[in-house]
Amino acid sequence: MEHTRRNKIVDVLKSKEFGKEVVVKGWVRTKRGNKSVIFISMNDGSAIHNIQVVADATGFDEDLLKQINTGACIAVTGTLVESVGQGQSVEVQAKQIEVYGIADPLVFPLQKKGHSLEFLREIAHLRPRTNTFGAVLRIRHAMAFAIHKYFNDQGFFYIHAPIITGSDAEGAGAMFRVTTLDDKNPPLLPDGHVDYAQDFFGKETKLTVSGQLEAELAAMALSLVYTFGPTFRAENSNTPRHLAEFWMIEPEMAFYDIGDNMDLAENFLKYLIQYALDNCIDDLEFLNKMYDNELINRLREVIGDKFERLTYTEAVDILVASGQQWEFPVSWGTDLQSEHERYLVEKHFGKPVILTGYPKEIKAFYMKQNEDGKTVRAMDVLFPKIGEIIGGSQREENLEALLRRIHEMNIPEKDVWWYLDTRRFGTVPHAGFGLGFERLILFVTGMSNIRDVIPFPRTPKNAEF
RNA sequence: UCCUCCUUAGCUCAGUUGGUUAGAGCAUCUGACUGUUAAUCAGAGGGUCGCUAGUUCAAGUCUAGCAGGGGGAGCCA
Repeated sequence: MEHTRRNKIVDVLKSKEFGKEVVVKGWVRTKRGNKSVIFISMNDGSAIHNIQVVADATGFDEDLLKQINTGACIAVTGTLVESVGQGQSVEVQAKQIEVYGIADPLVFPLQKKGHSLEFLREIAHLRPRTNTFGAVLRIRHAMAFAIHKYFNDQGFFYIHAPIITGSDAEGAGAMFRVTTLDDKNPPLLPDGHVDYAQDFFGKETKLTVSGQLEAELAAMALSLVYTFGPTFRAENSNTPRHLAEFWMIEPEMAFYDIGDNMDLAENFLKYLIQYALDNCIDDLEFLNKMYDNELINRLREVIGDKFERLTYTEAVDILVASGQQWEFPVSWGTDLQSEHERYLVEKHFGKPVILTGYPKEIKAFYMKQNEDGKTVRAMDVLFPKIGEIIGGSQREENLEALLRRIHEMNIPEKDVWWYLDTRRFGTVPHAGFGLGFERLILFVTGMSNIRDVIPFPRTPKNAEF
């Protein structure tokens, strides 16, 4: 019973009850001192800050003190006292120390000195014990919680879209196959292709690339819904902004048009950033100091400004008139490149931008066509440093128009019969968008590589841990 | 996938026009020190220079291939 009692370090650091007995448990960050007095900094993940434990060296067994190295897990029972030293206001005067687990300093890879983020990726199983990943993981948690809170408060319902899908029509990228067939000797059809009728599901199945289509089905009953789950892309993308496995938030709203959709996206993002500032300021200040001196300023600026809204056509005009030399030339009908998006967000407007009215040729089949016959009601939210953080659209609710696009893009009708049914029975104008969770975390933490904002990144050639 | 750069001690990095026994800081170990703040001071140990082949009297250094990683680009969230 004694062993289960514990005071969280985050609470002890705030406490003013000097003289009271406390029990702190956690992992040793540093130990320093001399023959007579030992200082141990320990952290239990409850906060970025460590608690300092002071131990009278003569009062403890020498072998016990030798086991207290960086990385060891210990429990300390002691008295909360006002600190004599400069670096902290409270500390624990140790009466009893128990070592739960040693960390042999000859082989334990983490040191009290800083490590490169690249090195830490190779020891992703231990990197949560660093200040940086502790901060990132706490912020990641806070953002996941805030997402659910926001939508719950707004009357949205959380829908669990399937991870395994038989639908191949989402068009969002290459997919991973899911199969239980014998990889050395799969059943074959007479034409030499694999006979998926004999597979687990009786058909070919993949990991989902998006929960959007399923979210649309739910929105046609519950009006306001969202998904929040893992999605998978088998693209050979090697960039600091892409993962093969990432989490996506996809709200879908019946009775919303593209304007309502933009309003929601802007309000939602600002809420999340404000939530981080209100609830994670210690972690943000650490990241601001160590990685990105502009981080907190940038978060405040994004909240303070109204996002700039303009059409693709207006954006192309601005880019053409800018006189900039582009690596990829700009003209109406081509997709905007990173350099163009960066120019609009970081140079021309100096704040987040929402672009709408893209040419239909460069967007997905389900997007609502405008009356001009050339553009669709798509919207991309572009953020400084990140680029596209949200992609969304008003959906095509008209059955004939949707069928026309499906045929133009050679999507087999039989693959999406269930989706088309929603346009046959009680169709309604509706809209939605997708927010890449890790891109949000990149923006909020100021980290620059997406592999450092997810516990175990999945990228081409890397599925360790 | 394309372009480009990188790979030297446990970590972070130096290493000159190719030339004896490959260096530093931190970490580790030993010792000193009665309040430290990534403690400090003194000493010690620690390296198949990513792998393979080649050029050369001589390769950490030059060349090629391969592997891993970073940055940029494309695909997108």
